[in-house]
Amino acid sequence: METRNTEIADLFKKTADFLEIAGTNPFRVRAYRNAARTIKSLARSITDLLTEDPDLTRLSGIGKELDDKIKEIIRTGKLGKLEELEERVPAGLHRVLKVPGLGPRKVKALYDKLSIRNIEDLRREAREGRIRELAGFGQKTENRILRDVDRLDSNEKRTLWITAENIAGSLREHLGFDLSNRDLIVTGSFRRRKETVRDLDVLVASRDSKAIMERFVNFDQIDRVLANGHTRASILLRSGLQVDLRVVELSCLGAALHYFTGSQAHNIAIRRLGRQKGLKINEYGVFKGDRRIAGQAEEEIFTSVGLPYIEPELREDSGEIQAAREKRLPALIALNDIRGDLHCHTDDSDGRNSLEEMVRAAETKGYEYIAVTNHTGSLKIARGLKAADVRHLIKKIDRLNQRLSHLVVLKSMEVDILKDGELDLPNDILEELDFTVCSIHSHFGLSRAEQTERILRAMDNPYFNILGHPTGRLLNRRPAYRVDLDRLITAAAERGCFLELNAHPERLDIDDVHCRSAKDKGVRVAISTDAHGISDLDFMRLGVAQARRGWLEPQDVLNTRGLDQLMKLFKRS
DNA sequence: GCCGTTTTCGGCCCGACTGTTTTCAGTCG
Repeated sequence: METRNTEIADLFKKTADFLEIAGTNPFRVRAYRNAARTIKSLARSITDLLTEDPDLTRLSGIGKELDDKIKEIIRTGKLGKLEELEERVPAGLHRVLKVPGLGPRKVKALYDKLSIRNIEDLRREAREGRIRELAGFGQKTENRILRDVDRLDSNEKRTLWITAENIAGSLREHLGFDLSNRDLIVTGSFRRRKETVRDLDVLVASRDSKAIMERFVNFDQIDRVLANGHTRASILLRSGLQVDLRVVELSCLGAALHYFTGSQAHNIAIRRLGRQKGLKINEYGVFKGDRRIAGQAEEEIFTSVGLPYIEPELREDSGEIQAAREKRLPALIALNDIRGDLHCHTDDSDGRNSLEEMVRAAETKGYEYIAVTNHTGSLKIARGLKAADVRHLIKKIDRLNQRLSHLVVLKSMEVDILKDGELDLPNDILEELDFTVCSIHSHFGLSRAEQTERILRAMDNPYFNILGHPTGRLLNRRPAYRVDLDRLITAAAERGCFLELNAHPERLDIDDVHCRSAKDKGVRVAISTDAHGISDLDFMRLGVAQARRGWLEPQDVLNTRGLDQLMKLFKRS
């Protein structure tokens, strides 16, 4: 499914960029971008939706024209409109648009006046001093182009959420706020809990913006200052992360919090609702004419447009506003709904802590159960266990369980799915386990069809319970292997299997879109840490955050269940 | 190009900051 939806979204995004350079009406450009976002965040494949109802104008932001264009892409794999644009606008300008400070108007001017058609042209003209001669350009712009033109790729780098959290902690310390002080809030995609962030949006409520700004631009991790105004400043850190600071008065904090949390699309949708009610909404508050009627608390923004409060994780304009209006917002899962961890390693395979240490850590968390899921034999690099070792470990866990009073250690394994879809342990051993997590650790290069068949075959084994880290991606390091996840979710629903949401900060696998997809098809998700040491058990909060982005409620999640119910769910038949 | 409890045409979120300008366009979020 991903390919089709992503393909359509990418073509629309690209069309928007080219239309922008061509100088089209900006609202038309926005229509393409909105449609791209809508399609990308769909929980189901477009082709699926089409078989149910050929009219796609029921999707928000898709009208008659774009409905036709989607069908054109599905039919031909191409978009005529884009090809037509590419004849008028050089393809290389797409990349020139990525240079910070160069928007569509400036790019068009560079093309019209200096015939700049790509990054190489841009670099040459800047070096030769011709850009500063243009009307509307100057020395500073030229210098900036020369500085930034060679690091476009690092601009596109995104920072892991957990890394951003660390940086935010250092910044908070530097600015002199203690962690419990509610007056420094990290907003933006960080607050929406996106798995990676491009920048950090920091909001401070204070009267004394000058002192804070001054300290901010002297942060020790800084590479350079990008902007520095009265209430707003931006810095680039050496790590490549951009940090934007905004200082507002306490009386505006709620409105500013809503505004800076975004997403931009969500804000636009909320402000449009405001306009329909004759209100103006900005970062300072909600206004009726000149009179400010709300803005101190974030809830007031929603109340003013007649909606209940919407959690930050849902604010992507992907159906949350309609759900709010119809009073069917999900009651999102929270960390304290979690009753155990279903994927942990010990030093019996590649973990850093012993079984006893992991169990004690789980007890400290107040868990009712923890599953020990070591690797199986074919994964030699992780010192995977052979059948005899597994039997030995099972006995060890049985003995341990007799001593424990508040917590049960579940006997499990992270079973390798072999190339042919066989599981890496014989069924007579699998039968002795409480359940299994089955994962792919090899042959990532199979074709989409082969990889899908491989996993489907594994799922046919009656002892297959949870599909571990279903796409195998490592954020910023390794793309997902090619697989038809939509089909796997359907298959899991049919067979009574489950999907893991691996909470490791580099995995967060499955993503938010597929959480929604699983929920829609009635497949429950196990939020698991894949801990290789006691400190990793804390990754659970990241998994829960991702689940919230995926609209999951406690009942959609496997490990919110008590032990008895959990064991019943693991019995396939 | 989308959209409609005021609309099928005429709107479309809103403001800060920079650089290039002498009052503002372009970019960004």
